[in-house]
Amino acid sequence: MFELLSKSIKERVSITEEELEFCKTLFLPKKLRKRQYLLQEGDVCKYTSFVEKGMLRTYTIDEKGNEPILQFSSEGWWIADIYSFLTDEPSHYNIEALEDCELLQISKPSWEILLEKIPVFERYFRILTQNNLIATQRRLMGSMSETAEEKYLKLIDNFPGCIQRVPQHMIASYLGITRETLSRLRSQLASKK
Amino acid sequence: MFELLSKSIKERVSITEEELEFCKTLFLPKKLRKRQYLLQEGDVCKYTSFVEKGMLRTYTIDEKGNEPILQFSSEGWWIADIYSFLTDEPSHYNIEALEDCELLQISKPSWEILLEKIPVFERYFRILTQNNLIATQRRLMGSMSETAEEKYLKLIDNFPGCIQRVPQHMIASYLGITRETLSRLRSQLASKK
DNA sequence: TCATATATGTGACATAGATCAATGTAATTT
DNA sequence: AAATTACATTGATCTATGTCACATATATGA
Repeated sequence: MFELLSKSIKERVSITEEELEFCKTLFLPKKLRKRQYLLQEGDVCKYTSFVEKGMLRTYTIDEKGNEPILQFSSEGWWIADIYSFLTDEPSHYNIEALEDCELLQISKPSWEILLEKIPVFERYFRILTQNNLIATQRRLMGSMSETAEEKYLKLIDNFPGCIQRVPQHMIASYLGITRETLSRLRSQLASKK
Repeated sequence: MFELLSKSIKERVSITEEELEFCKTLFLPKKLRKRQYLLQEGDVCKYTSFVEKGMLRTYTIDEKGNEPILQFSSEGWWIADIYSFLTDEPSHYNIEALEDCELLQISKPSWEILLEKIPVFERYFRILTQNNLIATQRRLMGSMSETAEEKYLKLIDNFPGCIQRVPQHMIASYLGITRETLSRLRSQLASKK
């Protein structure tokens, strides 16, 4: 149940077995069926969750009806609206299970206890957040200067698994293009080579 | 000399005066003239820097000759290519002073000492990185779904100072649009109201 | 103070990608 | 197995923004 989480922690910081055991007591397991929501726009994000199994998407809906996707999260990744989680403000994001999921959730009070009692978790979350920031910065720069085709090819490179597990129109929403454009793009690529 | 940095730290974490004094010993002051580079593509980012005075931009140059800007950094902000800083890989970014600047730099070895001797700095950098991530995520979502006009108006809202201090074509590069589009946009807005 | 570089504005035209609409195809649900 | 819903493809057209070219400010440094 905690295999992936333990691995994620041990890969990044040194921690004793007792600390790890204490840490585990702060999490609640949570199962979601496909299409269930972990968070809906307007609600406060009460938990940050670690994905042990399954795949989710974080997205918004804007006035024009676009649904840009901020992120896909599969096994081994954390998921939350950190702004809402940290500030207790209502979230602008939706988080939806794309497959049946098994999560480990930690509430904000428990998270604060964790940081206080085992300060090495400050380091763990600092490292995770840094890596997330680096990836998000890259995506932002790409989103400003790359063509639809370049973005798609890069995604295939970076997350080959994603293409298999996620419906095509969501890939399009992640890339910031329409499903029609992605469909045409793919048939071009297929005929080219 | 350390006014802003001390303020930035004290606002986010609790720290003793001795700790703060020790911290100060790890920084090197650095002055840059307008147009000087703090980092050039291909070099390893050896320092992370705190801006006491002035304004800088972080940008890349892609094959098509675009120069998308990742970020403007003025007083009170940190600046570095964190990927290069953390991995010692050559950077893909350029960091250029847009005004005469006064910085406080910390090298990676000193930064590691800082984190080790005063663990509360893990927390400080975790918080900074989280806030940066939240802002970058918002910009990414906007970049995928907003029009040029929406992006520009939002920027005015979020960084009114920026518009005054930064040439217009760089604002355009930050928004991911051409200088011509921004120029037309502005004259429309001006005539509208 | 001139001379050169840097920055902005505007017109004519091109284009990547969006939009709208229709059709086909696979998955789920009953 | 039929019915419903979700997903993908393809064509015709539209549009926001890019590109290119040139004119005009405005800085800046000798």
